[in-house]
Amino acid sequence: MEELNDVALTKVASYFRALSEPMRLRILNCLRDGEKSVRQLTELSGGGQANVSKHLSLLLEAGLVTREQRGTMAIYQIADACTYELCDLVCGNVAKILQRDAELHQAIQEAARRIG
Amino acid sequence: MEELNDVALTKVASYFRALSEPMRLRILNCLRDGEKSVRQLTELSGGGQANVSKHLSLLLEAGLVTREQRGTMAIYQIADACTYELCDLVCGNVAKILQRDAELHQAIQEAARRIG
DNA sequence: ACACTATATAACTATATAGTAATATAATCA
DNA sequence: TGATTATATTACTATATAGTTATATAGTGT
Repeated sequence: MEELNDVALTKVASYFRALSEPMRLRILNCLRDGEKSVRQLTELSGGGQANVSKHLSLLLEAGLVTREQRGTMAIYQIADACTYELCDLVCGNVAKILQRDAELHQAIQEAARRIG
Repeated sequence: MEELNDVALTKVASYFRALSEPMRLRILNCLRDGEKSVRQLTELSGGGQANVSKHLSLLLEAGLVTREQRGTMAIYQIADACTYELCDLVCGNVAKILQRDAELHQAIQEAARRIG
């Protein structure tokens, strides 16, 4: 993020965008313990086959997963374990944000109690 | 990302979505060296005032920046330096992906050369 | 060739949102 | 009060995309 030409910026934004859908995060999470077929991912994620397939295409395009054809099956796996590092970091940040919100909420309620 | 109820998943996805627009990344990058007013951010980012203001609202809502009213001005700053850690991690991943693509591209060209 | 299975794609609807122009809100100062 | 400045918001257009249904593609085994 030091030299910020538009192309690099767009790439980074696309990477984040790939991670910005609950269903895709669910799919990625299903891949934590190893490669899976589309069928397996469809069952595990609880989504429709076409939808899961589309999300996988997007993840593949973004470079987050790899694809291997094995017979009639398409086997997907995480391209880089580092992706989970990222997700976990964000989980930490989200936890912080939720805590900040909770504290704010509490402070507001406290203030309201003193006034009312 | 261990226990994945829908609410947490949606929060994490929202966090990533906040980082998924080039203009917002540009704004965040402008805040690297300290707090800035909307006007400053508008000038630095090269965007329109209304658009920058909307992006800042979204970043504020997502908990990525904080806002402080100072006279007529609104001063924004990064909520958590950890955000840049995230961006830098992604930059690293994007670099890897671009390299993989480049290698693939090269391999394809090499193969094409042998055939043709 | 035919049936079967697995995956991808096309067509569609509904929704979200980026950008813009115009306007509203609010603080400051003459 | 009125003018000025700074920011937020509204209304709008254009675009992207999530999800669904139906269909196409492709490999496997009979």
